[in-house]
Amino acid sequence: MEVEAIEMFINFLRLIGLPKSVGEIYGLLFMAPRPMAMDEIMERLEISLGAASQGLKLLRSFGAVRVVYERGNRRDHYVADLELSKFATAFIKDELQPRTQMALERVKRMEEAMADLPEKERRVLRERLERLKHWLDKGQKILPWLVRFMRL
Amino acid sequence: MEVEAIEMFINFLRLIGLPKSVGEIYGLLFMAPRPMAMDEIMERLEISLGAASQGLKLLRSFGAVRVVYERGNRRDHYVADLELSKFATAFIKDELQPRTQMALERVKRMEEAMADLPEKERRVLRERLERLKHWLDKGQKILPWLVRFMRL
DNA sequence: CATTTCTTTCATTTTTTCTTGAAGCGACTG
DNA sequence: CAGTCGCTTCAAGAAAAAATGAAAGAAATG
Repeated sequence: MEVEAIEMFINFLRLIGLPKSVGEIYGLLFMAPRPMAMDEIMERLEISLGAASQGLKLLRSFGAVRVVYERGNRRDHYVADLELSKFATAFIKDELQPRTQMALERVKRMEEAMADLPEKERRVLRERLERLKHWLDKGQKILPWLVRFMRL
Repeated sequence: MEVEAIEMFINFLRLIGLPKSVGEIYGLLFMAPRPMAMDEIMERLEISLGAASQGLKLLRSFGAVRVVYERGNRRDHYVADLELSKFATAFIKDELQPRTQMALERVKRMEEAMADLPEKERRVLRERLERLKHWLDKGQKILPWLVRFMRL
């Protein structure tokens, strides 16, 4: 049951390059009926202190997990933020967009370097770079739209 | 120049979980003014026979690379298919869609298992599973649309 | 303000993923 | 058809990524 959810999140989050432990933590919190402290999480998942700490840090940075203060308790307690789009948004913002940006710069540089190339090759190459650029532009346009769409 | 393109593709393809060597091969072919044989590719990139063979096989399976026959030459020669959407499409079809499907099945199973749970927990959980399902449905709807969009 | 409690950080170890190259298969060649 | 060539496969090795846990850092407590 809980395991089922955990496996599911491991699977999805792995897809966007997150380690297993992060998927486990989020899955556990997603199913948890009440806030959990780090040591409960460690124990439940049988993961190390370091993995728990780092995983929670990362999830916090996405806004996928929030700290909830429990009075009379020194430990931080965590709850899952149910807005799943946060993962997709973080992926787009942290991975896709920077790479697209960087790729466009590369294309520009390549177009400049193209000058000293035999006419024939240059023609072929120009077409390819155009196509690449076109695709990157398209990507850049659709990404913000996608982000909005996912937030419903 | 060529290196620039290769690095770019390594970067992007790594994002969808493809190994470095695959990015290198595609990048090289993308910039190549004429079809290349496997041994030229190996030599140019300084990769092994195995990596070249496996990488090309994978790229062929995506349709990202095509074999071109050169008469009077026993070797297969490869050219890059410029339709970059093929990577995204393959990623969606091979990774995203199956996982979404599987996740929906998991949710169904979880909903059934929910029956024997204390009332209070059940209420909280039901809401979460609803949300999850909603998100998965949304994903399933947008994916085919995305595939079409990318093909222009 | 010393002590205890909890968290973060990071060098090391473990696990996973990728690459290598030798063995083997089939197809062309002379 | 024997020989060569080109390619695929896969066990072993190398490289990269993730997990561990001890040490150090904050923050609350008494």
